[in-house]
Amino acid sequence: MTDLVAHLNPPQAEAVLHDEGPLLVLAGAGSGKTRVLTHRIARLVAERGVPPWAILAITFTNKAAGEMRERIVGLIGPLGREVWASTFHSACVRILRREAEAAGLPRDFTIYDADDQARLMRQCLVDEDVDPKRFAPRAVLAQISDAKNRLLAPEDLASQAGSFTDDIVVRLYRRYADRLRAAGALDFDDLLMVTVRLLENDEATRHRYQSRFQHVMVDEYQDTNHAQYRLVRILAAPQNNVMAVGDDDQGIYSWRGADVRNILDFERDYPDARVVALEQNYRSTGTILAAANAVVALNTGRRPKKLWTDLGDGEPLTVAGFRDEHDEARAVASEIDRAAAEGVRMDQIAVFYRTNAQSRAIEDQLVRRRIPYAVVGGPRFYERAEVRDALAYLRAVANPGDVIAFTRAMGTPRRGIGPGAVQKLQAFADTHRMGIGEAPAQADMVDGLTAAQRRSLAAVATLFAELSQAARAGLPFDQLVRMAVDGSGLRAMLEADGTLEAQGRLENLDELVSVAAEYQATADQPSLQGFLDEVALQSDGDLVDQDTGAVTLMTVHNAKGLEFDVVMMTGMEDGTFPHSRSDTPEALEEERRLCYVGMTRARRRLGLTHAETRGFRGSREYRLPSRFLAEIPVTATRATSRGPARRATAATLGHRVASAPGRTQPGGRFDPGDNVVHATFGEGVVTGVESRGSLVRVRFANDGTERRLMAGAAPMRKVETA
DNA sequence: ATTCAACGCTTTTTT
DNA sequence: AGCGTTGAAT
Repeated sequence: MTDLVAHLNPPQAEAVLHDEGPLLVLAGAGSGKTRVLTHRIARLVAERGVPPWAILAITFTNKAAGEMRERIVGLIGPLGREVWASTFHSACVRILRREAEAAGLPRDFTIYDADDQARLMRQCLVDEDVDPKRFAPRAVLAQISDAKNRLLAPEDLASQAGSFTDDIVVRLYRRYADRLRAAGALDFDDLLMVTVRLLENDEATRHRYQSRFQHVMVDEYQDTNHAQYRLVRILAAPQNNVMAVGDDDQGIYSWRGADVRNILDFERDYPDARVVALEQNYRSTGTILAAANAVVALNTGRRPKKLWTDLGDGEPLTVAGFRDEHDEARAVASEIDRAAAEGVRMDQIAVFYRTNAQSRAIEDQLVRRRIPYAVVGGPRFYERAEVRDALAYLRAVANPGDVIAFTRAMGTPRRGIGPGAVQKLQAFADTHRMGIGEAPAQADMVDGLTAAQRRSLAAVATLFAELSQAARAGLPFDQLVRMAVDGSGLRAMLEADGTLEAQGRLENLDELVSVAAEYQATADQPSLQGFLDEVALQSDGDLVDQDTGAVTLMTVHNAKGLEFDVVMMTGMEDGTFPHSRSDTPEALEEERRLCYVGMTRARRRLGLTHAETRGFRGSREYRLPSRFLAEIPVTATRATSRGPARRATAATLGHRVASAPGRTQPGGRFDPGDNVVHATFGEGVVTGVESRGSLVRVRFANDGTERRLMAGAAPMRKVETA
C-alpha cells in the first residue's frame, strides 16, 4: 500500500486526511482536485475501513466517473470498482430503477431527452390550444425545467404565478406532466426531482440510502442546482459526511439551474465544515494564469483567491485579429502545424469556441490541411435522426406506452401511418388500457383505418413481436439493433436513396450496431432498458478521447475539466464571446467565468483570435474584439498577425483597447463624415448628428439606406479607414 | 390522409 | 443555414 499523502502539498494532504464531517475543498483550476478526491476515497477504504460501496462520488460526466473509479482501483485494487461513482443523473436512474415501485413508476420507465421533450410539448400546446408561435416549445420547457430544478410542481408554480403568461405555462406544465406519466417517461429534470421526492416522502427508502451512503462527495459543486443540492443534503444526513469540491470562478451552468450560492453558502449549510483551499496550480504557466486571473478578477461576489504556480512564466499569449472566420481558421491551422512541428502532439492541442456552429469554418480548413481532428459535441451521435429512428423501434418495444418513440417509428420509413392513424391507435389504446405500442397487433379492431394501413400495421406488429421476443430471449444487442434496422425497412430506405448523405447515415447505423456490441460486452448486467438508459444519459464529455492523435475541437463548456498543452480560443468577439444573449450583468459575469475556464485549460501556450466579420445565419455580421481581450494585461500578450491574415492586428487591437471595456463607444463621439462600422448594418458614413450628439444619422454602404441610431447604444464604432 | 415544396424564424452553452 | 410549420398536390 503506497503512502497516500506522499506526493501531496499541505492543503491537499489536509483534505485527504479529513475523516468525518463536512468538508469543502475550494479547488482552483488545475490544483489537483481529482487527485484529492481519489486519494481521499482510497484512504477511507484502505485505511479507515469504509466499504467502497458506501461511498457515493458524484462527477460531472460518466467518463469522469469511470476515470475516477480506475484511479481508485490503481491506488487500492479491484475493491475500488465498488465505489458508486457516477453523475447525478445516472445515480438517480440507478436508484429509481431499483425503487420504481416505491417511487410510483413503471419498472420500464423511459428517459426523454430534449428532442423527445420538445415533441411531447408540441402535443401539449395542441391540447391546450396554445399558439406555438407565441409560446415556443423550447422556451416553455426551459421554464418548466427551471421549476423542476427548484423542485416545484405545477401547483407550486401556480401559487406563484400571476400574469397571463405564467398561467399558460402552469397549464402546459400540468399537461406535460400528465403526458409524461401517460407515456411512462421521465425527462432529465424528473430524474432528480422524483428521486428527491421519493427520498423525502418515503422514510423507509430514505433510511436505507442514508445508511448505505456513509460518505457523499460531489465534484464541480459550483454547478449543482437546487434539486441536486437537496439530494446531497438528504443522502449525506444525518452524519453529514459530505465533501464538496468546486470553484466559484468556474460556475458556467446557471442557465440550467446551477446556483453558485450552493458553494458560497456551504459553511452556512454545514456549520462545522472544514474548508480547505487548493491554490497551487500545477497546470499552466505563470503568464497564462496571470492573464486568466486578471479577467476573472473583474467579477464581483466571488471568493477572493490567489492561484499561483511555480512553473515559470512561459511564453506570452498571442492575440490576433482576422478579416473573417475563414482567415481565422487558416491561422488556427497554421498554429497547429507550427506547434506540431515543434513536437507538440496533435492530441495535446485544442481549439475552443463559444458555439458549436463555429466549428464548421475550422473543420473546413483542418480537412484541407489534412490535420486530424475530432469534434466533441455538436450534433451528437445519438441525436442523429437515423440513430434516433432505429432506437425508436427498440424504445417502443421496451415501453409500449412511449408515444413519442412509437410515433417516430411509424413515421420512418414512410409506411402510410401518419398523425391521423396514430391518433386513432392512441384512442384505441386508451379505451382498452394498453400501451400504444400494443395497438398495431389489434389493428383490425381499430376504427377508421384504411385497408392499406391495416396491412402496414400488421407488419409493424410482427416486427414488434419479433423484437420483443428476441430481447426476452437474450439475443445480443448488436443483433437486436440490426434486427430493428433491417426489419423496419430503415436500411432498405437508405440504400434505395443512394446519395452520399444516405451512405453516411448507413454508416451511423452500423456504428450504432457496434456501440450495442460494445455495451453487450462491457455491461455488468446487459438489458435493453440498461442500453437505452446509457444512450440517454451519454454526454458529450463522455466521448472525449485524449489519446487519438487528433486535435480536439469543442465548445468552451465542453472543455471543463480538461487540459491541453496548446489551446486556441477562437471567436473572441463581442456578441460571439461574450454571447450577445448574455446581456445582463450576471450573464456577463458567467461569460467571463467561461472565458476563465477556457484560458485555464492551457498548459503552455494560449492563443486568442477574433474575426472582424462572421457569417451568421446566412448573412455576414461585423464584430468587435471581445471585451475579454481588453481585460488581459498587455504584459501577458504578444499581438501577432500570422499567415494569410495581414489585415487586422495592431491597428485593430489599438481600437479594441481604446473601446474597452464597453460594448460600444460612449455617445457624443460621432461627427458628420466619420466612417463607422455597425454590427449588423456594416460600414457606413455619418451624415448627421441630432439631439446634441446622442442620435446619429448614418448612411450604410451595404444597402444605401440611412438610419438614425442612438450614439450611446448602437453596436457601432468609428473606423479610421483610408 | 399523406406527402411534398415553399416560407419564416431562430438555441448559446447541456445532463 | 437549417428546421418546422404552412399550404397545395397526390
